[in-house]
Amino acid sequence: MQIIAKDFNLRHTIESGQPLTFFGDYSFSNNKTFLSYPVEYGKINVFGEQEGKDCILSIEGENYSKSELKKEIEERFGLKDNIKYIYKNIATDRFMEGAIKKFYGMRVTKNSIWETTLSFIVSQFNNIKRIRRIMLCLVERFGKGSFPGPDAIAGKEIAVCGAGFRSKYILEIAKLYDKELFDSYALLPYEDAKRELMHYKGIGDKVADCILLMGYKKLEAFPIDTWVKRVLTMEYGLHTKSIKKMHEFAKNRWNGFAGYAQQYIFWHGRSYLDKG
DNA sequence: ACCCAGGCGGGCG
DNA sequence: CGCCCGCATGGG
Repeated sequence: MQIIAKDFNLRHTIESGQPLTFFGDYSFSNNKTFLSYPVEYGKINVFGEQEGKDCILSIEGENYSKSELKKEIEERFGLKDNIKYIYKNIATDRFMEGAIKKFYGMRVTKNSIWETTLSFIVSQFNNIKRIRRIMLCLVERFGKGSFPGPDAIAGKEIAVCGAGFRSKYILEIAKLYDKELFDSYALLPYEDAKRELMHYKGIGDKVADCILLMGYKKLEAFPIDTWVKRVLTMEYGLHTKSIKKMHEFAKNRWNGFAGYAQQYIFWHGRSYLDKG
């Protein structure tokens, strides 16, 4: 099946440190991108051919009807997000304009709530390469090629995947995870959903915001990590160590699209403050 | 050898 | 509330 996705860049989207980068297989060459990611039953393969601002997607997925597959892709990659409207609302300074120009078409993805929860518990105090290695191990060892559900992980000997101190958080959330309950958080306002998530060990302020942004697709969520802190200080002149003040700043400046702003701050800031 | 990583929990003042 | 520390392990 084919979809022509306007103002969408598959490569930027999957390279930008979002869950698909953690557990999907991908490769790039020139303007072509390939991605294969595990779903509950089997895999979905996506071929993307970039033509300027647009991307021609060819998609394969066993056990999916054509309409189901289309819906999965549109939701997973945020193709229904009104990206031009979002850009218009957040591109109010040079830094953000530059970030959008450089990574035009990068979307905030929406992965399953469980995938996102597990991914970002693994992400804490960690680096992207190792996050990926750990996630791939969990998928291979416990998911048999598909993404492992909570039951496939709970009570298992997961130390082999090298998650270190995060293993105890993984095992606990796998044991406690109640799909209906977590699904119901989607109905709560952002602040309330965040408070609920933070009751679980291993989910703090930043991980909760990541889950809310990339699992629940609550676009007002603003995950604050080391890179975001650096950019807020160096580019936005916000000299504070208070996470609370940073959230207030983001809310006032980007309002309901702080999550999109954050994804561009994170990825652009990381690539140019770091060196690459 | 050394420092850092898309932080968090727990303890303290 | 703010601050400080330890944390498992691998990448650079």
